[in-house]
Amino acid sequence: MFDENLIQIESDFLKAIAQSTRLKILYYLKDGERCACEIIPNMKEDQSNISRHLTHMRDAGILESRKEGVSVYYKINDKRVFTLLSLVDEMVKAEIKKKAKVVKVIP
Amino acid sequence: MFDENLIQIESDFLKAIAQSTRLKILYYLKDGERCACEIIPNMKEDQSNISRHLTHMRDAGILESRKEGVSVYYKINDKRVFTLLSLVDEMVKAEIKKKAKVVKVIP
DNA sequence: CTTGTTCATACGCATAAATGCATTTTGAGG
DNA sequence: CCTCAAAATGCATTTATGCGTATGAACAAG
Repeated sequence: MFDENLIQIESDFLKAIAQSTRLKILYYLKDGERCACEIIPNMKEDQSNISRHLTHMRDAGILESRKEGVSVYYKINDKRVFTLLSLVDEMVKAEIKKKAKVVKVIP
Repeated sequence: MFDENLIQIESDFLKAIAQSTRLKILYYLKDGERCACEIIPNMKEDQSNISRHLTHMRDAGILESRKEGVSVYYKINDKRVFTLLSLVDEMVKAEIKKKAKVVKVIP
């Protein structure tokens, strides 16, 4: 019926994006490659936590990393991730609009 | 820096898609509206489980539901979900290809 | 070789998510 | 009213996720 294996991989891929801290990192990487040392101060979470999220996304194929001395630079692996993010943004905003209308009608 | 609230909503939206059983349901709904009674026998999971996943996706704005007698019909709310799924499919397959090449090179 | 910096990881904990089984609710039809 | 079928819910259990603290590994510079 379904390719269970592919479904699992797709699920893992989406899960790697579907988390608020990771989403923030992705948005931050919109302007291009960034060192972990630049990403970390930008977030309110702990260094270890950000590091884990970065590793997670790299393992999932969302990010690529490059080492330079003690620093590690991360960037988005596939530009289509941005298309995906825009798409989600559009859909979520459309949904918010829709719900706002319903609230207007009810009272 | 970021719209924390929007990020959270987008994260929830993506999480509602990023789960293997729910992904299977979405793929099953590609051909259009389906009754829960049609979806359930198609999956190996329990009826209660599928019911909860359907409710989850409806609440997240991914699905719409329509009641007809004792049956409940579900369909995808926003066609762009399919665009998103295709995009994920492409990216995942590209990543698989990439990794296959690396494996070829190493030995 | 020592020190300081950057990033990754092990450990432990807390919370969230997914699941199956049993039960309830809801509606159709005798 | 009774019964049957479909879907939702309560409950208990297991599994997965996310997190902070502390520690470790890699590298540069003195």
